[in-house]
Amino acid sequence: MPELPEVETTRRGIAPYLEGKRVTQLIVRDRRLRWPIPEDLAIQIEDQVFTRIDRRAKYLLMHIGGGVLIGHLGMSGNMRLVPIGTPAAKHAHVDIELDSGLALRYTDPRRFGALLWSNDPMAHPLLASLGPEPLSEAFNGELLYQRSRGKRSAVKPFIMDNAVVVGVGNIYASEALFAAGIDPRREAGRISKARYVQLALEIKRILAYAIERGGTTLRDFTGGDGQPGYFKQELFVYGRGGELCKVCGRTLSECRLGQRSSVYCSSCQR
DNA sequence: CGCGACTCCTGCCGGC
DNA sequence: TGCCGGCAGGAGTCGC
Repeated sequence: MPELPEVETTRRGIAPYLEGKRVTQLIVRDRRLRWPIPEDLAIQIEDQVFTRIDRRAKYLLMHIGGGVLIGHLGMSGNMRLVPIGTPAAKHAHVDIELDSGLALRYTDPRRFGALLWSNDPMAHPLLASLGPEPLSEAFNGELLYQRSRGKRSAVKPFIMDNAVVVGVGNIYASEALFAAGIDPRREAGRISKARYVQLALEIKRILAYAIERGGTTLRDFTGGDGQPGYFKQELFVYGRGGELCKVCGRTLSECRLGQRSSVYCSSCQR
């Protein structure tokens, strides 16, 4: 479910309902996420006020009290606001009840996500060595070109490496490579600067468009306001192995790169 | 040290 | 209809 546009859509959806609100109670039904939810989290956030909701890569940074609640949605997580007292469905692991009468509910069937606490999130090991944000000026074709020199791995896992650029997951990596006409299997270190300039532009364009549309709806993703976004029908290659290329009409190929399924058009992408 | 493989977990889908 | 294997939007960690 969550790639960067989904996380940003979540941030925009929840921020207005958190900022300025006081936490009345933390309810943890299951602590077992990717890492256990810290035992002292209630002490850190109860009776404190959320001041600002930021995002770094796919991490939500919820400033409150003397630090930051770090949230990650993993593969299957979501955060929604519900009225306090709404019965907890299966996998609704955490409620953060607010003095507004609403609660921020964290639901995550696969429990690959995380809720952590830090006094200094940028120094946190999970955040300290992340690459630039894809929509920032720091990310561009020159950076991809420089960072790729000498790399033997395929270009698709290269652009999905969070140390290179954050927030490019399997869907948008696949779509950006199609848009740039680059075969995802091509060796990262042997791609020209000109092609990386185009690839960076396509990554920015596609991510910005997906954010504008409110994230991809693959199964049941909706933002904080419950509006579904960017539909599967708009994707050119992701999830379309064996179907016909929307541009040239040939059958789309599929392979695995870095243990992730990768669909591409062997005619449009070289 | 770079890179690929493995791992965590539940749900869902297709095939038999 | 039911069971089983495989795969799924992430990403840290391990081992070669």
